[in-house]
Order: sequence, then C-alpha cells, then structure tokens
Amino acid sequence: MKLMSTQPEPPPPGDETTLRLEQFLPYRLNVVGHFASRALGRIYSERFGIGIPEWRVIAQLGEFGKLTSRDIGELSQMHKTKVSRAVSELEKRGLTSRSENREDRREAFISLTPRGSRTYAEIVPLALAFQARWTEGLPADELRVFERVLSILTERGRHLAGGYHESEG
Amino acid sequence: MKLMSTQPEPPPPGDETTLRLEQFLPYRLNVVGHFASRALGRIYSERFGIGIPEWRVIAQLGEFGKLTSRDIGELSQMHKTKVSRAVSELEKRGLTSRSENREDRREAFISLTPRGSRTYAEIVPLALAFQARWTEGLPADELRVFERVLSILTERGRHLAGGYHESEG
DNA sequence: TGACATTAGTTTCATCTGTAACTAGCTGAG
DNA sequence: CTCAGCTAGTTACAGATGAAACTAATGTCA
Repeated sequence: MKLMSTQPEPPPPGDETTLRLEQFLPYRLNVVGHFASRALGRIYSERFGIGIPEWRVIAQLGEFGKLTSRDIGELSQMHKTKVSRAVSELEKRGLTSRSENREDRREAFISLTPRGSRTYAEIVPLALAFQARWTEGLPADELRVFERVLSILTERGRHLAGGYHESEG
Repeated sequence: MKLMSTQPEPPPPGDETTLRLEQFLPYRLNVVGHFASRALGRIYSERFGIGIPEWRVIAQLGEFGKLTSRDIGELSQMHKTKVSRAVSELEKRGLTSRSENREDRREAFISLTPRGSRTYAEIVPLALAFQARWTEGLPADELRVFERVLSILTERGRHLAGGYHESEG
C-alpha cells in the first residue's frame, strides 16, 4: 500500500487529540471477530450449507439437548428474530425438530434430529481443530491471561452495550 | 434463565465430541466485538449522526490527513463498497471533501473539511474515554499480554479468513 | 501504438439484520 | 373470573451489507 498521506505528523503517543484506529480496542476486537466469523462461516457453509446463526443453534442443542428458542437466544447471544429464522431454516433442512410444551403452549422445545446430531458430531471436531490451529504455539499462560481479560471485557461490554442479545460467530 | 435442558451430561472437559460455545474463541471474539460496536455505535449515532463505517473513515483521515478510498479501506479493514458509501455519506454531511488526483484520475483524495476536523476533535476524546473506561482497573501487564495475543490472533485470522478487507468497530 | 489486463470506485441486486408491530398464550391483582 | 399486562415467538419492513457487474482510467507488453 502506497500511502498518499502527508499533512499530520505522527501523533505523539498518549495524547488526547489523536487516536490510532489500529490500536483502538473496539475496532480491533471487531476486526478479529469478523475474521473468525468469515473463516468459520466458510467452513460451515461450504461443508454443511448452514450459516453462523444456524451453527450456534446446533452448538447449543448439542451441548444442552433440548431448549426453547428463548434459551437458545440467551445462551448464544442472538436476537430472538435471528434465532427464530435459524431454527426455521434448520427445521426445513431436517436438522432440528420442535415439540410443543404442554405446560406453556407459547413456547416449544427444539432438539436435534438424528441427522442434526450427526451434523453436530461432524462439525465439532472441525470447529475445535480450527480453534486449535488458530491458537497453536501460543504459550498456555498467555492464553489464560488472554481469556481472562476477554471475559472481563465481554462482561463489561455487555453492560456498556446496554444488555440484550446479539452478535455473530 | 430457567434452562429446559436435561439429556446430555455436562461434557467432560477436553473431549473431542462436545464443544462449549461459551468457551469457543471465535464465538467469544465475535460477541465482544459486537458489544463494542453496539456501545460505540450508539455514541456515534446519538451524538454525531454517523455510523461505524463513517467513524472509521473519519478516524483514518484524522490520523493520516489525506487518503484515497482504497487506502481507507486497507487501513480500516473495510470492504470498498462500504468505504464508498461511508465517504458519500460523509460528503453529503459536509464532513469530508474530495479532490481529484491529476496523476491518476481513477482515484480521488479524501480529506476532512474544517467541520469534519471539528467532529473528529470531538469524537476522539469520547472514544478514548470509552476505551479507558472499558479497560479500567485491568493490570497493565495483563493488558499488554492481551493485546499481544490479540495481534497474533488477528494476523492469523486475516489469513484463515482468506485476506481481503472487512469488518465493523 | 494498440489491445488486453488491472485497478479505483460505483451501482445493482440478493441477502441478512434489527426494530417494531403483531399473534397467541400465560399470570396476577382485584 | 376477568382483564390488563407480560412473555414466546413470528412477521413485516426498512436499512445495512457483500458479491458481482460495471465504468472509467492506467499499465503493460508486443
């Protein structure tokens, strides 16, 4: 990249009037998250014909077995409309099924069909391998610190963002 | 949240057949990135009437002074169509202006108008304060490790995702 | 010089997303 | 019992997004 830039001096570090976007945390977190989604999304769509919201639903059902849409949304940080559409799509493809809750007929339990379970069993190793490859060679203690800080930032972010569900990955 | 779950046992840690989404790195990075975008996006839109792509353009112009759309895209990891639209929007609002490059009439230099510079000067302290508040109280050395690992993951992610620009924050 | 490939940037189009409005069903105060 | 308010989930709508097609200009190679 040949930069056309000229005018401003390289801003002195730590001042209050300039910001280096490439060091700005919200930006960086978004970029890395987007890379993750793109890379994984490609795997999911190429090999299984599903998207990331559908993957999240499958992942939660594989982990917890039987959930309402509401629970899925809360667990996977997705908006209810996104969950609704993902579940419809999965049902259309025969990967999940719905069973009414007789005690509360507003909600329904979603669970994986045998075919859905097979898909889950196929995806999980790929996802884990992807993660392993991504973090390969990083010192375990640094990774632990990273994850700890990430948890804190996520929790604070949840509040700074004003609650509710939503995202992608 | 009252979980409806039952069937599967809590999976033994470190096995290869189950995945805990809430510990899955791509998912986590995406969630935190989304929180960041939402929180910042609210500030930008409420106080300045712009979105995140527009913010990124302003940030780069504030930092580098005069750039082509191509450079902006590369620097801020945005798709060229997103840059194109963001620049149009900013121009419409009088925050940036365009000057043709006589040596290569395909491209144009974008720069902040005086009004754009004022907006930049207003946003930067808010953005920095946001970041400061977000990372407040975290030990400096842990934050350094975090940023170091983040850089590595970002760089690897860029390749895993297969190059190109794109994202949000 | 002249054609073919390449690049900057825009536009078109199909898709995805969230907000808001809506339906259906539950709950609790009176 | 009942009605107002709440919750689960869907749908309609409007805005954002990226891939692909397109325009205009430059580069290249014979």
